[in-house]
Formats: sequence, structure tokens, C-alpha cells
Amino acid sequence: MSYNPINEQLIDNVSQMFKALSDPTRIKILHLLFYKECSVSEIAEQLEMNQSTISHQLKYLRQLRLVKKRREKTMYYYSPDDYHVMNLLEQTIEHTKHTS
Amino acid sequence: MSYNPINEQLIDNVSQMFKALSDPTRIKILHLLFYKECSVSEIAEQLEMNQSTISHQLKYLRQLRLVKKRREKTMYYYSPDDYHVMNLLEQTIEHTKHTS
DNA sequence: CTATAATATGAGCATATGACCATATAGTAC
DNA sequence: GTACTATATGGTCATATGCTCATATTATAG
Repeated sequence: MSYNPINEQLIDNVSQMFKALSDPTRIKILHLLFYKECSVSEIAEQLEMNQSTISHQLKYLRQLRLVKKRREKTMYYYSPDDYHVMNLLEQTIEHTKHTS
Repeated sequence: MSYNPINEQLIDNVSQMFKALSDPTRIKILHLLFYKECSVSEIAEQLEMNQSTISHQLKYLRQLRLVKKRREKTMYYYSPDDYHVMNLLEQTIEHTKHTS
């Protein structure tokens, strides 16, 4: 295992994934969904944030395939869709709890 | 293990760490340092970027204690200072290689 | 069909970010 | 001391980001 210059596309993919986890609102959303499938309004209520803000961030997360949604009547229920990333997040949260 | 609303400070620490890893230039720097201790100019040359840009990013990484430096004559040699984060990065790079 | 509820979207704005240039600083060699 | 080398820093600028407001869309209930 030695250094070799990384493919630009790979770097962009990696940075994109970390960027998704670099915003407090998105972290809160994902952390909430890790424990419980939620509708948009439930998330907005839990986090005490605007419905529009949550919806925008969910769209962002969905485009990266980090969350998925299912419809039930007029509600959309969101849940995690990438367990590798979710574990990464939860482990980092746990680790940070004990070190910072 | 059930959901509990996260401490704001903890969230900020976690997001700060991910933010450090969310920029292509910083990823390249860390990935390079993972294999080899380097001076500022060596990094700038490897990445074909401005010395000033690299220096700014190294300062950023150093404030987060992700890298450390040692002096040798007029040169500063940088190396990783947080192996948990370095492993996180390298594992994510490897994982992304095989999935994206 | 209309009224209502839940979610999605577009526009606008303030702030954050990352790059570069020019210059300052610090150490070495003489 | 001066000249030189390596690094750090401050300023500026273009772009990215995240939030809010207002409105559009979609589905349900009647």
C-alpha cells in the first residue's frame, strides 16, 4: 500500500459524501431517521425547523440516495437508504461523544 | 439504543469534522500525508496548486488537530495527527472505489 | 367537482467558502 | 548585517450554501 494520486472523480464522490454529513441540519435529520421512519412534518416538528427547509434537505439527501421515501395517503415517510453511511455517521457521533 | 435529541455542541463537532473532509483539496492533502510526511512546497507541487492555498488549508487542518508540523531548517514537515479520522478517510476512499 | 392537508419547488438574500495575489515573517547561509 | 528560501497571512473576489417566504403540486375526503 503506497501513495498514488487519486482519480479526480473518486475524490469528488468522497467529498460529496462527507459534505452531505457536514451540515448540522442534515446530521439531525439522518440521526432521527436512524431510529425512526418519519414524515416531513414530523421531522420539522422534532427539529423545530421550517417544513420547507426540511423538504429541501430531504431532496438533497435523496439525490445522494442517502434516504428514500414511501407514500401513505398524503404523507411521505422517509427512512435511511445507505446503511454504510448511516453507520459511519452513528459511529462518528459515538466516537466524538467520548473524545471531544 | 433509542433516539434521543442530540446535544447541539456534539452535532457541531461532528459536522466540523465531516466538513474538514468534504473539500477535495483537503482530502488530497490528507491522503498524501497518509503515505508520506511532506513539506508545504512538496504538497503544493504534488497537487499542482498554489503554495498559499496549501498553507491556508494546512492551517485549517492543524486547527482541527488533524495534522501536525515539525520544523527542519526552513522547511515545515506536515503529517497526520488524528489516526481515527485518517482511517475514516482512507476506508471511505476504499469503499467508494468499489461502489460508485 | 371543491376544500383541505402534506409536501415540493423557485426566488431571493445573507453568509460561508476556497481560490489567488501580494506581501509579511522567520530562519539559514554568507 | 544582507540575500535567499520556505512558509504564513491579509485582502479580494467569485461561487456555494442554507434558510425563509410565497406559491405550486399532489393526493384525499366530501
